[in-house]
Amino acid sequence: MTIRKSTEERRREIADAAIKIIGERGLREFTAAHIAQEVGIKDATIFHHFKDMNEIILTVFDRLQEVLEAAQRSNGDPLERLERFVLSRLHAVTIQRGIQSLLFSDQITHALGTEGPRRVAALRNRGRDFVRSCLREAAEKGLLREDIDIEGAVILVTGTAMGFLFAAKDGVLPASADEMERRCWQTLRSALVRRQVLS
Amino acid sequence: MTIRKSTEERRREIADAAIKIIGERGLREFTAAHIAQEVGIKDATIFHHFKDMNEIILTVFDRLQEVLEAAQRSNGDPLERLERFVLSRLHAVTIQRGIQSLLFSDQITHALGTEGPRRVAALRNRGRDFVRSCLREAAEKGLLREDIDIEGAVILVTGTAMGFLFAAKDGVLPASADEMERRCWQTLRSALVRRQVLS
Amino acid sequence: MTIRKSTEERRREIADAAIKIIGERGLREFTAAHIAQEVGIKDATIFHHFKDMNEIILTVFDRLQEVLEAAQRSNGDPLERLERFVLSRLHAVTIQRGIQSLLFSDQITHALGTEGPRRVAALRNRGRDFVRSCLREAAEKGLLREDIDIEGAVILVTGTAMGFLFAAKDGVLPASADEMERRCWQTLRSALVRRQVLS
Amino acid sequence: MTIRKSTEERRREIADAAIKIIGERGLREFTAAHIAQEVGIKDATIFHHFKDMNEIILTVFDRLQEVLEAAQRSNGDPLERLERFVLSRLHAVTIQRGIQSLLFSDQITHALGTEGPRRVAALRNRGRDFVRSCLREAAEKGLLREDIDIEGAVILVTGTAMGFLFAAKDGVLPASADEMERRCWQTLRSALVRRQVLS
DNA sequence: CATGAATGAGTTTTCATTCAT
DNA sequence: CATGAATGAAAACTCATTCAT
Repeated sequence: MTIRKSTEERRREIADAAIKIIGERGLREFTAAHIAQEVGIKDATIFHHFKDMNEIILTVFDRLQEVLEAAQRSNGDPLERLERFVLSRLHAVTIQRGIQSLLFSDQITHALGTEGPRRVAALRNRGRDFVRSCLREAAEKGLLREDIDIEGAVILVTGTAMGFLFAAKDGVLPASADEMERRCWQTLRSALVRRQVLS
Repeated sequence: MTIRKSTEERRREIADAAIKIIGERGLREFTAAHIAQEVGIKDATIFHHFKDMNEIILTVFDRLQEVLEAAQRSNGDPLERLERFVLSRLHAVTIQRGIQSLLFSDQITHALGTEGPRRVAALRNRGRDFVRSCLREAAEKGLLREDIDIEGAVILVTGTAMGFLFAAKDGVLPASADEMERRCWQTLRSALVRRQVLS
Repeated sequence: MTIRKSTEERRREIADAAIKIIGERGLREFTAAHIAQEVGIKDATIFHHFKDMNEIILTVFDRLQEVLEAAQRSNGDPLERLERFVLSRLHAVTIQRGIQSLLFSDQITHALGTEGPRRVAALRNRGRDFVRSCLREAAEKGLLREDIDIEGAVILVTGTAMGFLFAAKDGVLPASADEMERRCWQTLRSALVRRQVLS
Repeated sequence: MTIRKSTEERRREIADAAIKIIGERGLREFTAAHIAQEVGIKDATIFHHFKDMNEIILTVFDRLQEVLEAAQRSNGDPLERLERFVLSRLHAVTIQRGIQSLLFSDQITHALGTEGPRRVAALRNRGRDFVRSCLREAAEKGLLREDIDIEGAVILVTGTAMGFLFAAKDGVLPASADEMERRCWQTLRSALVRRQVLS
């Protein structure tokens, strides 16, 4: 009955299972036994592929970072980049949504000692940096309203992304995801950009 | 060496310690042993004051609810109520900040099972409801820009509050808390309200 | 709300509660907390009246001994004494039945170390001695059948008493207790005594 | 130092140790730690082989049932079957004696709740049923004295078996086990069967 | 006499991890 | 590569018992 797979394949399966469990069932079920069950292998096998549980978490972080970077690697008009950033938070398919919610799970990270919290904070900061640079560029290009305070706007934008994610998680989006994406971004956009630009 | 205190006092101490630990060190350290150490008593004593760990969590939830409700019980101009709501997320003193971050810890499940996440989600929803009603009232009074989409704005406002909280948590506020409060609220406000109202 | 009673009264209440609990709910519930609850006092109060749990057990043993001795203190015709001995096992009212079943709860006693088992065994032996002496006397008086082996008969009689007790406990007496007493003793009696004596 | 054995072997060892401990040292010592020590493994290993303590108890019950059923599965002359039933109570080797004494330990409740006592009572009843059917058959065949009351005799026989067991346990058999078996059964037999049959 | 507070020593279990197969 | 067996360490309770009030 034993199915043998290459290490790479197994590592991916295990990391996926870990993400799924943390996302859906919470940290308390992030255990070797649960992950193994999800993958369909035995606990001991996990440690054949990962040194220890921390290595799994670290791998999950790497994955999170990839996902986030993809959303931030877009190019083009700064406002379009912002748009893509905000929408990526909602657009994400299940596993991506799960992984993104890790951004606000400072809890996981504590298993790693102080390094964990630092790493999630760093990831959040990369988001802020990205937003800040988009906004700066937009401001320089005269796209934003003059009275906009960049730092305040950074919080506004990143926060809106968070608000999105949690509203979706809580299942309280008052319309279809697509529809809400549009309305929400519209609100955010019209809040920041020059009137005439909107036309 | 044994210091004897009244049950009420101890219960408060224990709940405070629990909040502090969850906030600062994560759910993984939310254990009887850690809490006891924080309070300066022995593990067994905890169970003299609380039936089990769940009772502690429930108590913490009650406390969270109180804090949130206080922030939402304000009256007056809808915009002022919104302002107080947003600012309360940052203004909070250490223990309140710690407790508020629980709002985004869906992990608190423990033996509460699905009850835990459901309860946090419910608390988040109360926040959304509060914001929505403020916005509606403001809209009716003609205080908001006409093109504002209420549902989008709800996400904007609640999200901004989250953005605030996490920025503060991550220690990346680019100015003093007071200063940032002001700038951030200003941005949010000017994003939503009628131009002429601003003058 | 605190009701104060004399030590003697409380000791009796506590011992009664202990017997009741062991009899009805088993050793696993023979704890200070359960006993206290049964009596309607707090745990700590128990240790105001008894040095420790062992003292309670010892007291219970004393009580058991009293009950047993009463059944063995009867006088008269040896066969009548035997009859009373056997019947006492069934006749006992609730509390006595409960206490008698302790005779076969070697389990309690282990809390006392080796002394416990020795004590119950001793109590059982007193029963055997009593039966043996009755039988000897009956034999000397020519009341028993000649082929009766006294030692075998001792086991027969004491065993029947046990059989009685457990049948009653299991609620499988096929007739009223009184009726069964009679039939059972009749059987035992006719098994041991001379034919002509029966007439 | 670690000795590795197959699960089946370990399960047997653990169950045996459990029986031995309950039999010799009482329920109070029926703990994972004690059992593990007896087997020569660590506590945690027990839970590798048994889900929880209840599973151990249930296994012990199964074992008890097997032993009892073996003693009741004999065939042949009803009186011979009765003889084997009674003697099995004494003949048993250490572990069997230990297990049989569980029959009179209503204490085994643990988390089994009411289930435990009910199960022991059921086992006792099976014994009674067996004896009753032997006696009925013997009566129909005209082997018993006419004045024998079957229900009374059931108690007599099952009781004698109990008497046997406890006398052996208490170490007060006045002769060798074999010798006492013979004498005791003789007494019981002559008490029940027709005179002429004895010849 | 009665009790609330406190605790040391268990007790059952869970979990990550190691190792032999 | 995969897994069953084994375990140390921790976690959540429980319990008898002590002490101050």
